[in-house]
Amino acid sequence: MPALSSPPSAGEMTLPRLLGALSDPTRLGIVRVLSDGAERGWGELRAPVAKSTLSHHLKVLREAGVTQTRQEGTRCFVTLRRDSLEARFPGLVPALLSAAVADGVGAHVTVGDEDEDEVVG
Amino acid sequence: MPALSSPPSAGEMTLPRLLGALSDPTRLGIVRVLSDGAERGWGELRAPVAKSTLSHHLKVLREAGVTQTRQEGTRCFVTLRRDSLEARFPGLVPALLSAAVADGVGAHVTVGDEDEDEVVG
DNA sequence: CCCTTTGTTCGGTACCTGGCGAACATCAGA
DNA sequence: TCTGATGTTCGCCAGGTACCGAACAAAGGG
Repeated sequence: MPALSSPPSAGEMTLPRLLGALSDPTRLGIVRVLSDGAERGWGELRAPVAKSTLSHHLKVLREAGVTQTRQEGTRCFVTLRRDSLEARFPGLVPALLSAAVADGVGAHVTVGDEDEDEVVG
Repeated sequence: MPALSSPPSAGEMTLPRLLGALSDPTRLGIVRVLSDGAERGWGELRAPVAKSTLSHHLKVLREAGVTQTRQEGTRCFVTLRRDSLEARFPGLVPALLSAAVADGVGAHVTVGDEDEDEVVG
């Protein structure tokens, strides 16, 4: 795939941008999935949107400084940039995550095995 | 002026809505101004936008459950709904406010005396 | 009863956002 | 080298947002 056009760039981490990035339920869900600090494969993410849309969401998160993407061959692996976030906005992301979990926001985003289709039922 | 069309309605307080409301620098500035808990007069708010735009921002904040507006005669007074926010999203708003202050976001919104025009530096 | 004040609403504009499918670029494998 | 897998990018569309000035509604003051 084409090279990632937008490197994370720490200087671009502004509060309005972060909040804008996290004001979408699907993106909040992605952050929830990544919140345990583990690296997740792109194809492992399960969200009820088209591939292009998911790519878009991941780009927004990346450009807001929320996530970091590593490329390995033809695959991508995503991680939450917890340290940078905590350094720049202390306590914000944890509070955000507990609120999201408590409210059930973003629960439609999950992780699944690579070649596994949408779970029905 | 017309009656407030949209009462605060506690059930409408969702996380994405809150984040969307606070993803705008001007609205973050309004929240900063109100963050000391004091009630502020509408006309006391100083923001570099038109009256109609300021009204719009206050409406967004009100509908997101962030603020409360009281009408007294022909004037309005605005307060931050700190308790409801803290109850529903513990620690979130304080973290948000410290981050905003640290980053200087929303500093263009201030309070001034009633009949005082734009302060020109 | 008019007229001012105060904030809301309306109409309009320009831009941004989320959604999709299709096309593309890149890497790995046959 | 051709083929498949993997994400990204490209239109495109529908809807939302920020912004303004102007028109409006409501309450008070002359």
